[in-house]
Amino acid sequence: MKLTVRGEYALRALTNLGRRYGPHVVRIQEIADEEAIPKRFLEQILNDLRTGGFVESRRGVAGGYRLAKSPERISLAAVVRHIEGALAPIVCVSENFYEKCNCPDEARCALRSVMKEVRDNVANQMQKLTVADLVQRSNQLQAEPATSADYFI
Amino acid sequence: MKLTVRGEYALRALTNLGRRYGPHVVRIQEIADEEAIPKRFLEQILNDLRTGGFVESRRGVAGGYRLAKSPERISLAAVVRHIEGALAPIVCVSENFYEKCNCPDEARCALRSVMKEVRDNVANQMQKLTVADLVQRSNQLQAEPATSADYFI
DNA sequence: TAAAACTTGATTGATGTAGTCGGGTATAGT
DNA sequence: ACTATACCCGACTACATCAATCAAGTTTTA
Repeated sequence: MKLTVRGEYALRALTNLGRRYGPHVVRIQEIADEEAIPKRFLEQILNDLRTGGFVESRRGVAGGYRLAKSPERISLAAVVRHIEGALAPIVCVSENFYEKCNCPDEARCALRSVMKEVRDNVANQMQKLTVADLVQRSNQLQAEPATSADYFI
Repeated sequence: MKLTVRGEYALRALTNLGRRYGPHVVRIQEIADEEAIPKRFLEQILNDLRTGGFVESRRGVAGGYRLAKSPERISLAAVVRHIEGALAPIVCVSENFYEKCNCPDEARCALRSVMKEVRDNVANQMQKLTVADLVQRSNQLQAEPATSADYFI
């Protein structure tokens, strides 16, 4: 599993929305500023998250985004799958994005067999992790004393 | 961690050499035929594995490649790191290929903190797996009837 | 000495990534 | 109704990586 910048932004945006989870919506510009993400790029990503059912939007002057379900019901596995595709290190061991690989005999491919275990390991871990965990972790890290000179508001 | 075709070929070639581990050397063409890998591409990859210390070569007419150390001393983690780079899903949590990411405060980035755990999980698993495991698994799969792998739970 | 086989560097076509750009459409407030 | 604001949508671009391929070496054995 490789996380591109796109997926990283998606998870950071969801964490941001998770911290403010509630009935109100948040403007793209606001998220973009706080997370240091290019606004037009973030638009694209949030729109993608909307079609995936992770967030919902409201248009017009008082528009913005909010989570479509509670943070603990959004697993990192689901988000990454939607944004990036397969969790598996090779597509031929992917449950959701399987493609045939070019080894002579797939059923007897030792590498495939071993990589399937790595895939299961990662998938299990990512399935258990949710946006709620990211929010909680974020709060913990905020509460801790700042290390050295990197203070910010 | 994402495995490219290059990395897949590297591991398959090492498994092939692991199955015949001994003092003698194996021709590139032979490995290429058995593993269905383009010869010129495999040359490149084996050369790369040589500079990484995983295989050694003998030039000339009776030349070829063999493992530079015993199969159980070659971990998949080391091979993938050499061929593909970072095992980590994001470079900012990589032990060996660290690069700064663009989140506002890295020390307090919740995503980074969580992804570090995913990285450690994958790294530990890959560190324990060796070419010897691939060889053993390969032998097991060869011994089993072909259908058994397909109906595995 | 010739042929086999490894060695090295350059090149290429395809694909993916990280954005940017230019417009569209819905909606709250006046 | 008008308009400013903010989401919506598709096309486009510059750049990097990937999977090879090609050309031209060097080394070694028969």
